[in-house]
Amino acid sequence: MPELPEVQNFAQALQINYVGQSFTEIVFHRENLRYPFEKEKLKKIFANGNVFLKCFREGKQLILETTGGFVQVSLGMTGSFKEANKNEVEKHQHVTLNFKNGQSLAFLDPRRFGFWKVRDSDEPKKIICDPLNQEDLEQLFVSTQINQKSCSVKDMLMDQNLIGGIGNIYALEALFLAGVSPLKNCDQISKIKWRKLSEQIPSLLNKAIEHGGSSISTYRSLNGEKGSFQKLHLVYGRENEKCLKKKCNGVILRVPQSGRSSWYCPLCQN
DNA sequence: ACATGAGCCTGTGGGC
DNA sequence: TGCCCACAGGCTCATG
Repeated sequence: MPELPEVQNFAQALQINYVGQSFTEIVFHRENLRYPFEKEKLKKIFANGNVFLKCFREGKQLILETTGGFVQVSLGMTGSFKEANKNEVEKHQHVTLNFKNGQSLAFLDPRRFGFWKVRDSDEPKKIICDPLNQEDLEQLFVSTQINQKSCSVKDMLMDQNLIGGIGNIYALEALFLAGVSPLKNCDQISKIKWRKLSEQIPSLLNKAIEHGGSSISTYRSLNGEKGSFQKLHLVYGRENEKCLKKKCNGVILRVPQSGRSSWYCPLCQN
């Protein structure tokens, strides 16, 4: 559920509210999330006196930089940050970061699909296309690596090795806006449609960021607010409802695709 | 080399 | 009202 807009919102919120502060300690409330915590390494990164230098997004990952090193936080499906309540540890609160100024930041993740991974600062970053950058997308989509690919356009959009940050919801919304069927193979898509996709993706994601992200059920921003973008979904989750494109009489279909659901209008997406 | 599918998890909601 | 089960989907690894 956290896709690029949700992760972006957390990165901004942490940057504004916590960067510049000194840590006192990191506290673990269990031994693992998706993987066991690298406790000793993490304790060094968030050791007493270390300073929170920076927080930014890389694809769907959050990168936390302190004077002690780098940590990659993956939110998985249900990961989130919020100001911790000093008097109690919440049910799904797995990590707490304490600060010298008395602030306290909790990491929650009910389904525990997320993970914290220590990253060496000199580790080369994977080169991925930024979906907020229209020129990046245009370049990617004209490459033979993409437009001669035999997989579906939806699977391609969600491939994190190619584009960093698009998941099921925004892939389907972008395909709807561009009038492209999610089932279509990459090698069957016209130049005009590629162009439309590269235009729609950044504008869609920026709009979602402005609205605080999508919320299927449990997404909350740092201050506990639900995002409102889910109200603006045009196809996602709208099985059997009318297509919202003007002059289109189609009805939204749901089909299984690569182990998850795809929604699309069979009339205006082709 | 690539593509596909299982598995990890729990909260939610529809159906009976 | 309450129980059951399908489903949600990011990411990695095993298999075809």
